[in-house]
Amino acid sequence: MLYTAGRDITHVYFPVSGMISLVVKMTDADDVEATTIGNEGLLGIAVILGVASTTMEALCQIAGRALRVPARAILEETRRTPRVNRLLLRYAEAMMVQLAQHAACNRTHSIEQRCARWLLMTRDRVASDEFPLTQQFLAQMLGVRRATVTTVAGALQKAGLIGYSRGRIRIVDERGLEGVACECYDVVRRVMKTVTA
Amino acid sequence: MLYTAGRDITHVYFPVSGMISLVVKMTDADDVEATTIGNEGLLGIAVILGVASTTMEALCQIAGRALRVPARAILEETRRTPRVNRLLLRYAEAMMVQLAQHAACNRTHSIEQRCARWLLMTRDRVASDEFPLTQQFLAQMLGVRRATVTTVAGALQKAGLIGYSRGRIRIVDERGLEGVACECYDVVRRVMKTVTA
DNA sequence: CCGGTTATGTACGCTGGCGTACCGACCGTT
DNA sequence: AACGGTCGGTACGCCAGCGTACATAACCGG
Repeated sequence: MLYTAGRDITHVYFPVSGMISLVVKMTDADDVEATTIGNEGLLGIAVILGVASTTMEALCQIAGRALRVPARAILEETRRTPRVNRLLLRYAEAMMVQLAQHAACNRTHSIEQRCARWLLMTRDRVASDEFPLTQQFLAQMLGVRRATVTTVAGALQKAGLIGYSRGRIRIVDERGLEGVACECYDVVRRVMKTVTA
Repeated sequence: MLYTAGRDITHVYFPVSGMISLVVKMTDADDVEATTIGNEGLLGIAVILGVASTTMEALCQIAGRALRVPARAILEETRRTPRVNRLLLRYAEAMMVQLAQHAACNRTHSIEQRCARWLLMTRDRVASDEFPLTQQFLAQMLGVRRATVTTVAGALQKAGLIGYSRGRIRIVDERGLEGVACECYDVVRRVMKTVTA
């Protein structure tokens, strides 16, 4: 747990490996993942936008290393180096697109599509075909029942796209999985590329 | 239609009245509204973040007046006036929270809840209890069938919360409607207040 | 007043995902 | 070797919302 909703942001994090989830707390339902952050971005963009506190929760979903920078330091750096400032602002815009896509995705795509998408994005971020992930966890991220994940994951496994075993998942056929995933995977990936370009 | 996906942004818009929808284009499904913009904000925040082109479509949903400012002019203004810059960046952050909330909302809340929320938000933005809105339109915004809207709207009308007649809707019992709406209404409203504060 | 057009109401069968529950498999511990 | 804990598989009834289709009602121009 990196950020708790409502607290001040003391540090921003630049993930090197692993993955962070941004989670919206709901009082009348289970929490929902709003987006994920990997080595392409940073956690704590609000600081750069001049907002000191978080509205969402941030969880370290898949363990990894990250550069932890004091909020004050990054702010000074943006003031000092226009290039850094521009880059971070561009990232903020990309984040908005990503969030919007996620909203649309949640409205229209099936669990199977979203599940495939999530796995692919995670794969890209941890830069490995295999990573630790229980179905319970995945269910929370997708905002569905654990049983539903079991069914969907079972189907993907039967189709030879992924492998599963007690908290470890392995992506076997990336291309095949891309076929199952919704377009949102490509959309988000492309947007993120324009930031680093 | 104010922005078309992929085009360059020539002007930003500060709505005075009326309402603008940000819409995510989907190739494999109907388009989905990602968020709405009213007099509390502006359309074209990407410009301030240093991105010249749009990823989403922007539609004028409910007719109204807006200040139309050339992209170059607003950029110069942010450079010249730090206060303006800070304000706009804070708005960008609020927008992100709003988008995230929308994503979560789409995942968890019922049509009835989201419908009530949408009506309330629109009411706030047009600053009037009555405004033009066909069920067809509302259905597109919520990303559901027109028939579903009819059912839900019928229920709300029967409960004495709203009034309907051929493309005009009237909010009768605001409080009651708030009771039906999901928490997202309050969350977003509160976040937007922190921007102007 | 008529006919076309737009907006709303309603019906019916279908299905994806839900809530809940139970069971078996595997795993580290004692 | 038995045991409690975690993880995954499966079942069953349920319901919100879907796709489709058709019917009514209000409005508008001629």
